[in-house]
Amino acid sequence: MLSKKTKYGIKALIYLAKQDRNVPIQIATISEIENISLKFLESILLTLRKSGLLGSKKGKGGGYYLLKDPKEIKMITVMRILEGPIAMVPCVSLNYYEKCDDCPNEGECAIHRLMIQIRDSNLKIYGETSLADLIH
Amino acid sequence: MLSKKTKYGIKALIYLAKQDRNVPIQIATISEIENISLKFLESILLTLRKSGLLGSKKGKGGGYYLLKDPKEIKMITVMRILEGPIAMVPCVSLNYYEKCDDCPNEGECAIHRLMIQIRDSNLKIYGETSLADLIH
DNA sequence: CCATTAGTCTACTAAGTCTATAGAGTAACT
DNA sequence: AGTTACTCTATAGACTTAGTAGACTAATGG
Repeated sequence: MLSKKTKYGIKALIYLAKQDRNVPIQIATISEIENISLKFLESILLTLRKSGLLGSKKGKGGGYYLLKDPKEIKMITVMRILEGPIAMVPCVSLNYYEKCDDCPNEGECAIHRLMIQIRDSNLKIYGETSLADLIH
Repeated sequence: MLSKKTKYGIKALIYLAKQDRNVPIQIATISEIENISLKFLESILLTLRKSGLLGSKKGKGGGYYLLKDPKEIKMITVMRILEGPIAMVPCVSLNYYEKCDDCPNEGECAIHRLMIQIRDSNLKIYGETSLADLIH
């Protein structure tokens, strides 16, 4: 299941992508329009800022804005930041690889092979889809 | 993430698929060989039996056995029983559809469209892979 | 028909994650 | 100086996951 964090994060990114990139948008605005708890959204946008997707400006006229062109922001990046590894099992994760403690031989593990297929197909979709693609 | 329940369940099914279908295998045997907590495996196999994948026999010489040929058991069936819906969002689930409470218009929801793609590609893989395929 | 074997079923608990909230702090603008 | 708006830490309630305990039931063999 997709977490609300990810869902809200993507909605916020889409909202920002529709705006003029030079004008910061306040958290409260996104919160109201997208129907997301203000405080929850705060922490999500902070995560996205720390990951380099968003920039922020404090004080009056402040808010969040995209740092890159929506075409340059791939969903694979967004998913990894918000949802974590794409792989369903740590032993097939490219970025967070971990050996399964219950699996003696990875090369012979049927689940391993199946989950590599799933990972690759999802990786392809998320890698080919940009934020800009989601808007149209 | 794939739950341990699903992982253990698939391992047990694979183990059973390798055996003679007419000879019941005891839970304890699978538990030891596959390194799975006995009581946990008990409940998993019970689920698989209630879903019609496994048959069981009580008493001496009893145990679990596959009801169908491994070629006939598709991973889509197994995943749905053990892991639940394939879809990452209820609003794109074929079997457990639910409207998102925060989404005013499904047709215009970008997340909806993206998640349909993910669902379909996973559906394809799970639907084309049988238990027999996992063994080889 | 009784002892043994092995699956069935209900209940419970510990740990972890998810969602959300509260509140104090900091930077920027007018 | 005052207001606006992001920053950061801490916390709490609900829910899920993984695993445990124990009593019960059905089948088999002697």
